[in-house]
Amino acid sequence: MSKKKFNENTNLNLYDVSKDIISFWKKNKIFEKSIENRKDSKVFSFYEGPPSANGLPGIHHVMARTVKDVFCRYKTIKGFKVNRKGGWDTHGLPVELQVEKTLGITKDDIGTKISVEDYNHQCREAVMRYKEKWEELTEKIGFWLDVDDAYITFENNYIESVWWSIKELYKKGLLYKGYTIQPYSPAAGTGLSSHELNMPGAYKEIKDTSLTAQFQIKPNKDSIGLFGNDDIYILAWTTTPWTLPANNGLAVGKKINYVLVETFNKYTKEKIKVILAKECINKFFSMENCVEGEVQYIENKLEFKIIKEIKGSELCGLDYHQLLPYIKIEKPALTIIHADFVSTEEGTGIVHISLTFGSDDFIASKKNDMPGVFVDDENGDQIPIVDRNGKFVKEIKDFAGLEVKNFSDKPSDDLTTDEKISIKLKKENKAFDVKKYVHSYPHCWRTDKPILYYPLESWFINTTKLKSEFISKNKKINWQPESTGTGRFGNWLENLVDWNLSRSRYWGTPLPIWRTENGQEEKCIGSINELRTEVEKSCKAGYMKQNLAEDFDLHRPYVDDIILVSENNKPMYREKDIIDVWYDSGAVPFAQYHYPFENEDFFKDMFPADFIAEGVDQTRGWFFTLHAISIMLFGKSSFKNVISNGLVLDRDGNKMSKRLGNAVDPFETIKKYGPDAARWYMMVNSNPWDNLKFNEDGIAEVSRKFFGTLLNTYSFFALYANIDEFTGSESIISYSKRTFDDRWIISKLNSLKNEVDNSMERYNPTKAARLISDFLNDDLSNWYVRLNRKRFWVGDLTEDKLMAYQTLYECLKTISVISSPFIPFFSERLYNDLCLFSGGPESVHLVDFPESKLNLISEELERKMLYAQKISSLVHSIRKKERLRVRQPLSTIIIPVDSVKKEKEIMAVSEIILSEVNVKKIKVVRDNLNKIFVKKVKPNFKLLGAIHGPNMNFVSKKIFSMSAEDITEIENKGSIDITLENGVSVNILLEQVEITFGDIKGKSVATNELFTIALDTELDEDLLGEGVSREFINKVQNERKNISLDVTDKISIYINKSSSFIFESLMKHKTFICSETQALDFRIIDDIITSNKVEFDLGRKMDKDSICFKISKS
RNA sequence: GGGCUUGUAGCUCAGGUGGUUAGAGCGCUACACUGAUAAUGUAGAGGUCCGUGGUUCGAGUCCACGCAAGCCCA
Repeated sequence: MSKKKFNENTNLNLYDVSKDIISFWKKNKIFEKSIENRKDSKVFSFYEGPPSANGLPGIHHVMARTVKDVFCRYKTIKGFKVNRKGGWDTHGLPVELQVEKTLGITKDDIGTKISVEDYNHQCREAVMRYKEKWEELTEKIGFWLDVDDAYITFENNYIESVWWSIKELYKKGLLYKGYTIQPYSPAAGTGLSSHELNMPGAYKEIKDTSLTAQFQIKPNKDSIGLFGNDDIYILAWTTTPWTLPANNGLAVGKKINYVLVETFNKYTKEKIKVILAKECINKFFSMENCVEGEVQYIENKLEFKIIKEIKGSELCGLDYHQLLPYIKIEKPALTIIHADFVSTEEGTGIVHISLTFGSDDFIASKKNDMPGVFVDDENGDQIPIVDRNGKFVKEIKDFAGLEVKNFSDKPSDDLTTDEKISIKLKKENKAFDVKKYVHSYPHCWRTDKPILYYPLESWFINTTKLKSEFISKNKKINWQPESTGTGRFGNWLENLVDWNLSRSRYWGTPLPIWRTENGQEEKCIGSINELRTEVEKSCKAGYMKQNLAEDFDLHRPYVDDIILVSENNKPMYREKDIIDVWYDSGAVPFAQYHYPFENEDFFKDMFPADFIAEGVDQTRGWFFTLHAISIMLFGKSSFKNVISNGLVLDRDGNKMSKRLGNAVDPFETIKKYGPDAARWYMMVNSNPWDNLKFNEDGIAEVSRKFFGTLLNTYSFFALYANIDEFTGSESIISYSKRTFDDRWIISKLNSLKNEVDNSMERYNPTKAARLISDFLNDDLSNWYVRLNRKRFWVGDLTEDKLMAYQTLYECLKTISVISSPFIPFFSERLYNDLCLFSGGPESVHLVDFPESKLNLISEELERKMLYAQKISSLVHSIRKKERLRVRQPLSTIIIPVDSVKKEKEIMAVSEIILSEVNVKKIKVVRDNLNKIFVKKVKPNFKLLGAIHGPNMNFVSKKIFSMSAEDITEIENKGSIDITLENGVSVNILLEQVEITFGDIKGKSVATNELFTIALDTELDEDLLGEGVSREFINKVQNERKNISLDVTDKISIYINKSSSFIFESLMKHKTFICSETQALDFRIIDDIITSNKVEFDLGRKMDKDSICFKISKS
């Protein structure tokens, strides 16, 4: 026999454990083996959503990375090969802003104070600043990820794959150059980003001219049906009258109520009929001027009459005459449409739409296919009616050349453009109301001049074309939680607009499109080789001096210097934009492997991903771009299962931020509690998709509750296994030979394996973790071990003892494996400690997930044990009420039952109950119960409610008040007739009620949802005597401990001779006492003078008494 | 402003298809146990199930409107 021993070190420092295990993994290349060992297995494909290393990782990254790791580890032990390539997201605005802040520059300084080259160099450095910290966290929390071979989005290989994909989309005709409405500063001649608009001071209070215009409805069948043949004007309000020449539609709300009103135009004094929202009447009229009869024109008093009400939905589809017909516009422009953003809070409840000058307007127009108002420029390109200097084009004859707002510093005491337009409309009976209006309006932070919302050229992906495919393919994705897929993501897809790819920035993947100056010829480049070939041609044409260097950087400014040559020998320049950084990350499925230039087979194995996980804030970010790009390129989404995890908030539910000082440092947390405790807490506390209120106390709690118990249970095992030299490699005793308790816990264990597996398959880690925790605490530790303690320490290694060891050993080993995805370090330690003598894989992460043996699961066994637990609990409860300590044996438990089956099942566990609660026998009774129990009856609401409906109240009242005789009658006859308070007579069947036992006679009765029991609390001398002996044993055991005896030491017991009841009792139970206390002899002497005086309180029958004893090691 | 999620005991969370005493763990209090002992058992206190209306014989659960918190998008 080996001298080796199970590890008995019970020091629970999970951080130290993790450090040991990390070096064990490294030394033995366990991570590598976990993949290599599965070389020929089916692939479980996982994509890492790349973080950006320009900031430090936070505690929420522990959450996100744990979710990923749990499933990768689980799938590994389920027999899959799980490659996990790491990655870094490196481009984008946050990086640029950080660099600008560090250098103290603005975007304007790029190209002047700092070269684009230097700037991009700075970005490249900044974005990897905290790479080491990230790698450290990844290792410390046990997230197995291949960081050495991580993909980096700024590398040429990655960019080349992205370029390839863009060219694919280009070839499919999904790429186009178009307009989008963006904040634009005519004074500065540049577009502004939304973050520039959010700079302090950008919004200013200004006074503008607001105008309510009258749009005349074009009569057609529908309008005549609604209004007859009269001239009808629809009123729309705007704070930007200069946009009216570009009006291309009017929007109403479908559900809003509108009214047709007869009144006068106060400027022309003409009688008119107008439409506006009912709720907006009081903005234009005083209710006292509402008349029933004919409206009269009275100076300074605008009379009106409501003719009829119309729903917004009825107005949709009507046409109207162009208000300022400078430029012809095609149908279906100049139509009334529905738009969600219409409200009645301001204006008339009808919104003037101008595709070219409003973002909402643009989207609403596109949705309804309404063309906008454009003119042709000298190149024949379409441009809006206001030029880039903010001036009207020549086609707007009356106002040509006027600035639509004051963008230059010229002092102007003249009328504003808005006022000039208002005057024209007033004269033409087209203005219903003109007012001054104060509102807050964004200004350019550099020039202090107002901005316009203006169409700027951008490159788009025509995602709306594939909208229905995006939607149908989303339905096949398993979203966890489901609501993110149907709700947030589903709605997003329903309201999809084309994807604006362009960003006018510097640090990003350049758009690989070159154009001739007139825009008539263009080339999209899909690879570095293609670019070289094109440059070669350009060299021949004389536009380039030499071809690209071997290590040519695909970023700006270098790509901007490349001039290509067109088919017609014209020079072509790159479109200056870089692409949306979200495209980079959406390209992960292929770009991480440099597909299609390399790794074609590998890519095919790994596409689509079986599993991804990321924060719910990525819904419109990564989740969308992954979905969209893959569908456009490959016709299917790139992920099958996805967990969108929630946020990590502070303990009070506030967002964590550095500013508030409530951010939690993940490194400190790990050091304090260990990575396993942090991981376990995050998984077990709440579903990953719910927000987590992070509270350190919670980690401390799981440390105690879960890890403490697990370690305790293990060290209990180790202590005795070492004494008995149990190794775990003994030949297995068949389950059929095992004790009831053994078979029960084995049944529970197999149920557990099954349920954990099911929960994990359904991507429900919290459910799985809670199942493991409940099994460990309730079933294994608090019941099996507690009840079977003695088997481990009594006598030699008998078969019974061996069975106990084997049972407990199997439970612990199984827990180590099934919990290993969650707590990779502690489970590794536990597994390796348990496998000290037996063979098997060198790491728990190389073991297969144990299969549930269904033939070992017995519902009957589990039910019986449940009975034992419930009945024991009731007896304890009565003992507590009656102040009867467990050491005092009692005679009888009386349990009423309603079936033979139940009786048998209770009796099958009677031994367990009796020893657990120290009672002599169980009496199951089926008749003549009324002496002890009172029967109670309760209606079955579900059954009776369905039959009696509104009478249910009467029925239930009557049933609750049934007498004992009534209950007997229904039991005997199977039904009873009752008369309700309202006189109706009904027949109640036995199966429509539940008969239970109430606890009336005496207080030594207790009841729960399964049983009602009574306890005979009478004590005779035998019982008392045994109680005395047990009390004595207890005192001896305490004394053994006091004098620090070892658990295996044998003793002698000495007591004073006396003639008391106590002495008699001890003598009677001498043998029992000796065996319980490992005493070799029990001697009676006369002269013990020690402090070991035992006082016995014998309760009602005897007076207090005492006896002196001592023990010695023999 | 729009979409989505969450709201149950002091704290963290369970509560298929509506059914009458709303549960667990932690914490707290009391008692017990003492060969797992920095462990364990039993019991007790503790609830306006976010609010208001509605549907229904019956609502924590279904519907509507709100409130609060959070995320995403304008």
